[in-house]
Amino acid sequence: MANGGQGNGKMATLADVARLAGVSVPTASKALRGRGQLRQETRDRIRAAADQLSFTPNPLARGLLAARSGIVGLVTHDLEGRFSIPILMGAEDAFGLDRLSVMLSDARGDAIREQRQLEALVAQRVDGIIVVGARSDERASLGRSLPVPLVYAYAHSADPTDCSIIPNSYQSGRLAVDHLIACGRSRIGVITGDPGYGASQERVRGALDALHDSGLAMVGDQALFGAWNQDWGRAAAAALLDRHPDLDGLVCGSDQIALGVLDVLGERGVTVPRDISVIGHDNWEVLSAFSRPPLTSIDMNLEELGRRAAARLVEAMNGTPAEGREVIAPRLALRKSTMPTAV
Amino acid sequence: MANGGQGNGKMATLADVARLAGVSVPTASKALRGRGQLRQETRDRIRAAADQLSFTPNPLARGLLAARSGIVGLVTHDLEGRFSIPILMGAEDAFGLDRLSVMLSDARGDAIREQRQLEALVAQRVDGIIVVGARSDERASLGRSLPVPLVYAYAHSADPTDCSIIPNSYQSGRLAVDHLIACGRSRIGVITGDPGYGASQERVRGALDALHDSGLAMVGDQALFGAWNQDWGRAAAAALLDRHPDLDGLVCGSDQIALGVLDVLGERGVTVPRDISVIGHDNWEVLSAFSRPPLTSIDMNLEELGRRAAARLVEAMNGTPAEGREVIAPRLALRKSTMPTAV
DNA sequence: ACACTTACGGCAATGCTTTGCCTAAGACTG
DNA sequence: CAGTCTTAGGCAAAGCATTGCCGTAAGTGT
Repeated sequence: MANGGQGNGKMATLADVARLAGVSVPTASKALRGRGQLRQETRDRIRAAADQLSFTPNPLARGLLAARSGIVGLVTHDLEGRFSIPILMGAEDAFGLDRLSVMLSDARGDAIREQRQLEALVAQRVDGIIVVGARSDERASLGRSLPVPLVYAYAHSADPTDCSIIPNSYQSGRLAVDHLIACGRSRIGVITGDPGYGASQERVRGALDALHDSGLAMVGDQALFGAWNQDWGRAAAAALLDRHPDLDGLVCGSDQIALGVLDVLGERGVTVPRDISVIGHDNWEVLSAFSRPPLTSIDMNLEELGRRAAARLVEAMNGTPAEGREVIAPRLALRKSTMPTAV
Repeated sequence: MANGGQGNGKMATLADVARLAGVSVPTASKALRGRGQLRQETRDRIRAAADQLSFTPNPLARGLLAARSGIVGLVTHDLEGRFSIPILMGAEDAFGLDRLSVMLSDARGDAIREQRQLEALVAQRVDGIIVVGARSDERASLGRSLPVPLVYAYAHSADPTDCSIIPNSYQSGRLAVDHLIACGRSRIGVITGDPGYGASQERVRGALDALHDSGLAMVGDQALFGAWNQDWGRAAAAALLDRHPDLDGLVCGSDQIALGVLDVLGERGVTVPRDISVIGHDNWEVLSAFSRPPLTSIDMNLEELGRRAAARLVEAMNGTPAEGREVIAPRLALRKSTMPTAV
């Protein structure tokens, strides 16, 4: 009744296994854990008994003794958005290797809620926590008051002695521009999102440096900042094209912006990629893979970021915490929107 | 060292509280849990000691005794996709009310992986499990062999005695058509996705019924099945318009399809919503809110679905399991693409 | 045949909280 | 003043797995 009418009742305990195998409880434990001095025959018998009862050690009891729960907490701020998910998947993947379970909670961008979630996780005796930021930007440090190690992902802590894993936005900007140049473009403009985001500033900086290194100037001299969505992409593209009809390459701060840009180019009879190469950021497949033409995009490698954050947290949990920021290199997701020689 | 150099060492135990308050451990427990016969003054003193040490009971010890971990498992199949996330958020929300923690694992659509994840969750002694399907369709039952209650969300179990919470696809189809009719449309076509999805069939059935109830026929006599993406939306819209230029309303099986449809309509100089009202499904904001014009869409109320699934699971965990399928009513997310009278 | 070594496996304790039962002290009544 | 009732709080056990230590039986050597 207590289990809701489902299932086959209580789970087997080590005592059940020991009884079935005709040994004491500690002996059974040793057999299954490969410790102690036991005859092979005894080990096999206990092993068989455990299998027969499909015994799995109770992690509560084990955790109680080891003072480790085997659970890590993951606090996210942007579950609805596109960034948390790949990070989360990468992290879950990596934790799986260490047989750690992931406890998820979403703070919805609210600092109070975050505090509560953290307390709840600590109360649950998680062994470590990853905090995934809503945006790739600096955030306040949570300090050293928590009794477990902490790794910041996507958003980095303001305290440089905290451990943060972040995307390399500067490199993203460079990569985008270098790719356009490699495609034979030389009159390159940049349309990006909210100037209040560190990511947009960094990407623009990277783009400018890449242009400079190739002896080029940015068309319009500066990037157009606005919002992260299609509407701004349309507006900015229209404005930029009006002033610079000779544009032949466009870096967009997000795939959403790029989609708006493609709309306007299509309307004006500018063929992509023949006349202009367009590259987006984020590589959000549902947008980039099905636009017309499919959109080349910079992928932040968020899954790798999540994996790395998990790896760093595991290290910290094992007593060797890392300090400082680690950046994850972006990668190019090549599609048709940038390849002038493509069909 | 064991905690990675962070934090302030070990957490307080009940023994610490008891010592500080000058009572025995069981007395401290009773005071904090409101049990037993204690003087008010004693209670207060223990409470104060607990606060001072910021004591929280160790859930491992508590769970060991109660044979309840306070953790529920959530197995998902489509974390990358758009459907799991709102369900997950709704569920997490609802579980929070019962002070249950959510342990997440993603099976990536792989049955073997799913089996492993379930075993891992059971090994973790979760008190219940929600399985979120990748598509709103029937799936094989996992049977009654698990020792904890199970609720299926989004995809329903083939076994009608399992508990499943699913979106009402039939109602979605009806709602879409009824809305178009309410907007004064009468020559309505349907473009939807993969015919192998139960959801597309159900929605079409609902649409047909709604048309029939209003004495209308579907333009083209039958829905166009294809894929869930923009490409198919473009192709199908072109074909449908060629054959039926008098079309004045279009139900799309997904927002992605609708976006492709809007592309073609724009190209052909058909103005939305003046000439044709277009309605999508899924209400995926990043697509629907920023299309031109913004897209009216049917929202499956997935967050509510998640909440409901969580509520059912909690009931089952408390000994009153629900049986059968429960459907969640969809809701209209009204935007400009359907309102002929709008600016 | 006796002493000694080795191998095997059991005992007890630990980790933390909760609950049922019991006792000691204080209050009240005859 | 003695005896009973009440009240406050302590004791012990349970829940499960793990580990160090110890005892015992078998086996070996002289």
